[in-house]
Amino acid sequence: METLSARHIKVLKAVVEDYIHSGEPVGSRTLSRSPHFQLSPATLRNVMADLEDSGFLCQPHTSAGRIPTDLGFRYYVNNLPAFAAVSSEARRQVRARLEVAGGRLEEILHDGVLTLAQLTPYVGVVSLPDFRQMLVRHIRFVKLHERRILTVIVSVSGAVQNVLFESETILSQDQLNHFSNYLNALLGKLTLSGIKRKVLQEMANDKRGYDELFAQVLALSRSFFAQNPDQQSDVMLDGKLNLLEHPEFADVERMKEIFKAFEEKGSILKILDGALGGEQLRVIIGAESCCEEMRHCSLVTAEYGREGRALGQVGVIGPTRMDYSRIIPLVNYIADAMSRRLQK
Amino acid sequence: METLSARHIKVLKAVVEDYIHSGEPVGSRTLSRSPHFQLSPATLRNVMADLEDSGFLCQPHTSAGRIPTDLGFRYYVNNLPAFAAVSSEARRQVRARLEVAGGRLEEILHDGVLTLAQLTPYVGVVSLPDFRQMLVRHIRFVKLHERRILTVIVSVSGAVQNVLFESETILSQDQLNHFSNYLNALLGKLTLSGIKRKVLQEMANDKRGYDELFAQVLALSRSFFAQNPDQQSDVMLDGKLNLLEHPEFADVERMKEIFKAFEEKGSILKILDGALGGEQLRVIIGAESCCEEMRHCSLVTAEYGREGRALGQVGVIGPTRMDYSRIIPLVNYIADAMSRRLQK
DNA sequence: CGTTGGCACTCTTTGTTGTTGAGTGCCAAC
DNA sequence: GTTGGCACTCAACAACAAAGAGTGCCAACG
Repeated sequence: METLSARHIKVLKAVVEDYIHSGEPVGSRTLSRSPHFQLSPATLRNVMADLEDSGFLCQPHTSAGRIPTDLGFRYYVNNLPAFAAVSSEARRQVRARLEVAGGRLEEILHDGVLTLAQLTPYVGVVSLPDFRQMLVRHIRFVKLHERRILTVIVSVSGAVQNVLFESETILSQDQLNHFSNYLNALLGKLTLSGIKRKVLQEMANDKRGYDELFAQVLALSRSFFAQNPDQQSDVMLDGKLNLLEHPEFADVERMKEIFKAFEEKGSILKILDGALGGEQLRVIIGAESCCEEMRHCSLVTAEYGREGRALGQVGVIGPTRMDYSRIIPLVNYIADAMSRRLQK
Repeated sequence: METLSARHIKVLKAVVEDYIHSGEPVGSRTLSRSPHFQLSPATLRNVMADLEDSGFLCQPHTSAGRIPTDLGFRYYVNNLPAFAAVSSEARRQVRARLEVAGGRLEEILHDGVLTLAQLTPYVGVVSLPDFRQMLVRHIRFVKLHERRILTVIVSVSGAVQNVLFESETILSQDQLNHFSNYLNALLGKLTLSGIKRKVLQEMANDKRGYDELFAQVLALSRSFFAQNPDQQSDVMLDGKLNLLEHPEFADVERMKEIFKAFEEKGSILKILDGALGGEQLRVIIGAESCCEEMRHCSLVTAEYGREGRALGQVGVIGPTRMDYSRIIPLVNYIADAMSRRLQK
């Protein structure tokens, strides 16, 4: 990628912005009519041809205008940030939905994607934290029937998880309360996997007297972990229908493709959490996601978290022709609001 | 609707079945080639014209074959049940996924729709029971922080519900255990709404001594019910993508329409639970659902439940051109399997 | 009277063929 | 370096023709 002259950059920017707003390939004539250019179409054609050679623009076919390539959008996003301020309407909605008191983690995340889906014509998306990596605040066992036990796990960030399992022996609710208390005292700030390790370790160290209790705690945790494989980790989507309004998804085949990615979720999760702990805000354009089904989509995501600890990513999925200048600040704003609410 | 001759019925049946399998309008010529008819196209044309007059068939346009109307499908479903046995492959899958031990209600329902989505080219759907109407087996309060309390409610059928709320006063975990025990003893077989009534009533009757406790239980339940409006009741869908494979949804507009209904869920829930407690199995064809967006879809649903008590409906949504003879027994079979699993 | 073949008619589908218009690349001139 | 001119390309659209499937109606047949 050779270095671009100021004029090249100005033209690239104009093409990208025009295309973002019109959705149509933009030609030299349209561009020259813009008050920003005092140049003839012919001159602009030369510049655009250069930009095409460098890989920033392309033509859907000869005799159509140019549209930006992924690379063109990338250059635009990296270098030409004329970010729009978050609109007052958006602020109002965020205030109404996200700047309220507490709630379970899941509710907060849901409010986040919902807000994004309503404020943008794209899909709101959020990755749920991997439960096994979350710090546990509370564990409680509830006896349901005979050996059937319900475990309620609450993370420090307010995620609640219920797991049903069968214990090896029959225990009374009192015994279970006992275990709960024992574990909660032990807890400190541990992840689920940490707890498992700790229980095993305590048992090895400190055999005297507690044998019975330990054996049972161990048996409990064993059946618990056995019946609760790593599943978890998930994404939440909202506003899938928004995408249908965009001309680029009028084609049924393309639509099917992207909806398939939505249904499976796995690939989206991989994209989202792939770079968790990296930069605060990320823009992934088209093929950059390395996900075949998502090659016509862009993602704008930001980390949300609690006490400096990243929990997941929240953002939007839309066509590569996305209104980045508006969306990037908005996603940032909402991620912030979510993190603040999680703090409470 | 005049009465139909045996021949009329035979022709109607043939048209419906051919259309179900081909998806194309069926003409007199195609029909006469079938070994079941020794009649010439002309004769069949006469019969088909009669059926059109009676409203069982219609033509997309002149010079196309006939396709069944909603009424035609209705007659077919009501009177011509050559139900296919549930395939061994289907039985195998149901066994693998649904004839296992226990699980939370939500997991069971999820397994149900998943199985339907995999065994049919349609959308699996299930309505979650209205939590407020469910019999409660267990209530547990967990103190999270200061006045923040997590309530875990388990219904007899294994549904688990978590609600986070702020109590009016600060309570210790011991006090909360106390309340939990008190409520659980009170429980018997009550619904959530029943519990509320009962708490109020007990308080009125039996003031002596318990005043303090009652006041707090009442305050608790008041904040609980205040912060937990009737929301609940929901539907779960799986296999939406299956629909995209059907030619009738190749049109983007039509697709948008039906996906909109899926996203909102409310209308689907209304259709599903509208007739809860009616017949065991229901077939709703096209416009019969009285839901504008669903007029090109049919539903086949069956009740699932526990101990004779209907909890909700499970079934599939597909185009009106649905393979009823295979789907009806399958939905029945799966509803049964779910109910059996719930019993355990 | 039910059944059948014949026939004219309708209407979708498909393919062909211009025509239009937007946009390009290149070149010579300013 | 910039510009106007010009020939060229190509998608989109419309008009038209031909093919094919299917119909309704009618007269004739057993």
